[in-house]
Amino acid sequence: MKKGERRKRELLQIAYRMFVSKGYENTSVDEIIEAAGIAKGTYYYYFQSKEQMLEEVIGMMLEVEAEKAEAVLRADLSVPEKIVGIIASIQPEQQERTIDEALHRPENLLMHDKIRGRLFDLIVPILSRAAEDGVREGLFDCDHIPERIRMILILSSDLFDGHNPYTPAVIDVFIDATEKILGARPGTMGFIRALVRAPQDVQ
Amino acid sequence: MKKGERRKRELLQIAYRMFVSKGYENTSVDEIIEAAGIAKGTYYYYFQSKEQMLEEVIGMMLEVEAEKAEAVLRADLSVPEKIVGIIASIQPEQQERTIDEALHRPENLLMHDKIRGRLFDLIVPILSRAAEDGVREGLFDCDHIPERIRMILILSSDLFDGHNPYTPAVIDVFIDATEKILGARPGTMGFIRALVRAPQDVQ
DNA sequence: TCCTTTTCGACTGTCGGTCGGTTTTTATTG
DNA sequence: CAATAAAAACCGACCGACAGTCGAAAAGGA
Repeated sequence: MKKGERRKRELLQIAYRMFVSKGYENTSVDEIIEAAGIAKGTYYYYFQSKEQMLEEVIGMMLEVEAEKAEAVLRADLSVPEKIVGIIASIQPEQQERTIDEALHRPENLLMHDKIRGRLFDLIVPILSRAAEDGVREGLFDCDHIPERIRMILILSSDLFDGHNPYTPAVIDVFIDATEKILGARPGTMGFIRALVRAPQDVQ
Repeated sequence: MKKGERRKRELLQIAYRMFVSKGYENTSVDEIIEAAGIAKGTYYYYFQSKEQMLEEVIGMMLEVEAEKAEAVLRADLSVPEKIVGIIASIQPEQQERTIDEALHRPENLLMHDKIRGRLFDLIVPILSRAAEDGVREGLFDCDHIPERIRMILILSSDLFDGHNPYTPAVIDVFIDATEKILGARPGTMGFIRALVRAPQDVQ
């Protein structure tokens, strides 16, 4: 019962690295089992299919980020600081920049989409709790917070996902839209600029 | 020189029907050539790859919708009517409902994504021109219209794309967000409700 | 006739997934 | 502490489906 768990984790780790570096579609099961030094049968003893393995790899990735985001929520910070922190916590680390890059390659659409969906389900409740604090403090003024948070995330993931460059106008309009969606005073969400600019600068 | 063009169109038509009914990923080149009664080599005489064929099929689909949308723009209608008309014109026809259905199946992510991108590039300028009329009439009050229109389209395509059911709250918030993004008075965009409800009712 | 366009279909390589059987571990007894 | 039965882990040859290739053969026009 112990050995199986370890092996499975090992396989997930190997696959994770390969999916990130070469892309999900471009990584064959044969390559995974060769890297792991196991036979085809063993692979399918642990995973029902390649796609089901992808789900588990994604789950593993998101576990870490969820933990970080919740830690930020619990910390003693202002509402804007929390929002910045939560969003930053789900951004790929410096050394994991390749993940992000890989995800935007067309051959990884499926993986990208799955991660996106699960990341949203994970992060919407957390960000919503921060936003609710914002409403209590009078920073924001709106109802249906989770729905609004989700919309903001949809917009940002589409606008700032790297594969189409965004103009300053897009950033301005996005900040304006964010403030209005949440019922905040103009300028309140200006801190978004720092979040959105950062990845672009590296390039 | 004539025969080739005709054959190519015929193949695109056949593929279009099959992609729509069975999905792009689930339609094999072998099935297409069997339906067309041609050999493998002939297929690859006309198309460099299956994916390149998909591009052409999509192009064919969008030509029709672009024409309809521009006709609405030229028509003598009020700004809200034009917006409704343009959006309606890119919505799948009654008898083509299966397209929409097919597009949302996970196996058609690639096709869905490609259509989405190209549809946006096509429809954003057209809708923007309608919105500019709206600004001139005092109905809307904002700058950077194309960017704002694009954001609204991003939101609607994500929220109302069928695979996740939307609550009344989502519709309310979307309408509210739309009005605020365009700087319209509350209630101005209430007509969206009809557009968004319709597909759901049929089901 | 000669040249171009169009058509053919056998073939290739890769891939995800299956299957029957073998080895290793673990739990259970005498 | 063996002996053994049952369960867990592992193996790799094999399969069918698939996108794409290629050299050669018709068809058509000048």
